[in-house]
Amino acid sequence: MTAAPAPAPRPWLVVVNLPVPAQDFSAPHGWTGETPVGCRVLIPWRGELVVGLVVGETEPRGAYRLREAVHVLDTPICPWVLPATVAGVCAWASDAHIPAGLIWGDLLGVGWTADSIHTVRAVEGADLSAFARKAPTALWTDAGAFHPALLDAVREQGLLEERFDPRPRTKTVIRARELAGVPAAARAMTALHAVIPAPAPLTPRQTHAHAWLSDYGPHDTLSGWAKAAGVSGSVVNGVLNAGGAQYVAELAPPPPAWQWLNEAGPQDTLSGWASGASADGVSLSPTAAGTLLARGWADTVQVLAPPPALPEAVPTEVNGDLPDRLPEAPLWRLHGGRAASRFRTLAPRILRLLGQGRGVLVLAPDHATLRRAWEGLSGLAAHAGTRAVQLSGQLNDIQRAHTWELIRGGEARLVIGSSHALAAPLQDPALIVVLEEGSDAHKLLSGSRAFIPDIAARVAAAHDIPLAALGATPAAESVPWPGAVLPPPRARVHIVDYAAPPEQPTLGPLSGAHLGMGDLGYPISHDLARLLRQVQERGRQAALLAPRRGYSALLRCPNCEHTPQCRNCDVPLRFHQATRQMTCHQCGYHESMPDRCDNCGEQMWKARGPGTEWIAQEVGKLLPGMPIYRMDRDRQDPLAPLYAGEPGVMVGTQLLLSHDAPPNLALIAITLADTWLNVSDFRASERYHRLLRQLSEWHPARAPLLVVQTFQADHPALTVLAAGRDTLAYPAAEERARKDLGYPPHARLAQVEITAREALRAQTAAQEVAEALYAAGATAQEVLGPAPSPVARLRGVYPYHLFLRARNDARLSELLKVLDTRTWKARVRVDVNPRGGM
DNA sequence: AGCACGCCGACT
DNA sequence: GTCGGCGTGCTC
Repeated sequence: MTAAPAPAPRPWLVVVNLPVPAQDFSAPHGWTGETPVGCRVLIPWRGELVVGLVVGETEPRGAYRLREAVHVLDTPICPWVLPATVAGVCAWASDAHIPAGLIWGDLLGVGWTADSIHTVRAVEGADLSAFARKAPTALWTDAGAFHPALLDAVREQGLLEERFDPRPRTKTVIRARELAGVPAAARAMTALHAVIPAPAPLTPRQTHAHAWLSDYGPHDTLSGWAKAAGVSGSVVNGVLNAGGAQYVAELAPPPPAWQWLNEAGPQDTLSGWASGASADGVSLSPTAAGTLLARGWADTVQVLAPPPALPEAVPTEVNGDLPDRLPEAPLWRLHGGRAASRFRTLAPRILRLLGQGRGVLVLAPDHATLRRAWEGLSGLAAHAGTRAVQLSGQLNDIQRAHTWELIRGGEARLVIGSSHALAAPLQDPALIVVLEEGSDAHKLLSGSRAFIPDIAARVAAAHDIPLAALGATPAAESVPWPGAVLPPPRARVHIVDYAAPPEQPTLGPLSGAHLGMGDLGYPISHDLARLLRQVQERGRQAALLAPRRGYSALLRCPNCEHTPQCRNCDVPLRFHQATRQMTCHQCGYHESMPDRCDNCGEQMWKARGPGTEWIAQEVGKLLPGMPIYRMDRDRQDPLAPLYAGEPGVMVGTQLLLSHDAPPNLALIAITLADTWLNVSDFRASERYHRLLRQLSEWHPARAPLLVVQTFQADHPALTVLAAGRDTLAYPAAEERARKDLGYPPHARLAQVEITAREALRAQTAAQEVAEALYAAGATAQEVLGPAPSPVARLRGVYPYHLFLRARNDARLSELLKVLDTRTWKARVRVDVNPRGGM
């Protein structure tokens, strides 16, 4: 009878926090179980131990001798990331041809360092002294005592035994010592005591001093005694010499600072002790506290650190009978209304799922949306007997790690967060909600360039749970999903049409167009100026949205039309009046404002394209005495007076929307809407419409008048709002238009970016990539370009762009595979589902 | 990402 | 001669 040959153990696929694909490792020595997908492991990496995440297993490869994983940090019963989440994220990474480590580095903000006590010893009978003078012996020793490269060499020989024990989370505090424990030296003091009777006769003054000491003593110094007794120093000296007083060693009473510490309890720092004591009237400097510590009045001890403070849930009233009218489908949506009404509509569904003991994940694109979601939803958890946690970059490492453990342990089942929350190990998840699914802020700008809703959809599918989109207005991509729609908030819109001829009869057929915006008032139209004056007269508040920060989009020579350009990028430099600087908003390059035109020597400049500085200046001229608050990347004025209800005008960029609307807001104006439309991007009008909807729901109760100054007054993204059409009117039309144009959701796009320091090299490589794609069967419909990027030179490099347009994810993945077939002579990067700039 | 390696032009 | 810029390859 022959035993079936044991199948060769399958190597594990492990990702590290580096932009490289998953690597193969064999299981740790003696590992018997299944591959622990979703668990963290310690692996040898370039001579050191690093943390990796097990994402799967692979085929054994013959020739290559794999390194063994050293230690598994989590148990498969309680993994760091749920295996289904691992599967969903890896499926996205594989289709997008993004190295797995890149996306995991973006999604896991916590857990990449192992906090263990690492001890090592030589395996029994091994003599490691040949490796190095200082090598592990048969005794367990802290691994820090040896060079990592030495340990790695010994480990590779299989001669090292290692132990990893969890390190208790402690902190050091300063604690008052028990009086009995204070060293005698610290308490030793000598005091002058009267000797009674005096052994020798004393002079009258000496007798007086002696009597004083016996009545009011003891005293610690001679001079102090003399002063207190009202005699000169020589008198008390005489008493001492005559034997009428003597120094006696005794225990000093504990100093007041010790008493304070004993009563107030342990302190984190010396200065904390000093300031705490001083606040209670016990004078103590940090140096003096240090001296007391050194003398032994206090000692430092390790105590278990308390859990870090986490954001507190906002209590919510719950109407238990509220019906759940939301769809039951793998993908569904809820749009319209205001943020608060959307969350109220969603509440019954969340309560039901939490009530079943399951988990819900809510993903927000930005801080402002996260804050509103926290206010609207976090209170639900308490009604379902669980806890809500926030998980975003705003938390520090300790808070994030603690939050992760609360989720992993099943204590928190409602998670509201950013991209850092997507892989959170919610036990038994039931629903993923993506807020404002069309927001560009879901796009990670670095690393993987992932669009979070795309990965969220993959993760939801892997868990076989629904994905819901929730926002002011749907993205064209989610229009076809089954959904619920709330009526949009009332929008009062006044459009200033810069393209229309003036209402008054004009002199000739050309003059209307010619006069145009000059006649209507620019950059603040006469209509807007009149409304702003009303706001000031009535003591109300207004917000003006300018298209850019700084003073102007560019400076132009009135004589030769020359415009100062960035040295690194092919864009005009923005003018900032406050600093008199010319700044590139692409790369940050800046120089001082030139005195004269480089080209013709002209000394005057003409500013074009108003920014926040310019608009703020115009408002200042228009409304003398009205407070103006600026809000952009360059300057954020404190808004407290506005929130207290005082009159004022906010002037800012889109950054305005990340703050709450002030209470008396009566007017919102977009000074030039066309900036949102004059972008060569098929999503520009959707973005513009979303901005308008977000502005009209910005104030939680009121409907401030929305003034839009534009050359495209009849753009449907705007007119549907003015006409009071329903939430879906514009997005549905946009979705139909996308179908005709072959854009998402009716196609999947990827941008291939090819960059090199020399334009020619980038261009040649781009051409080669395109040819390789055609050779692999791509059609002219599927490959667009290559073309130089819209900004032909960026930060000194020349990007070339190639667009891939495929009918679905599978075909896109097929096309992207071609990029891996060989290496290119320039840097090639893929951006799946690109946003902004096409 | 980092980091080592190797190639080529600019200098003591 | 070698110093240092920069492109290329590698991490199991």
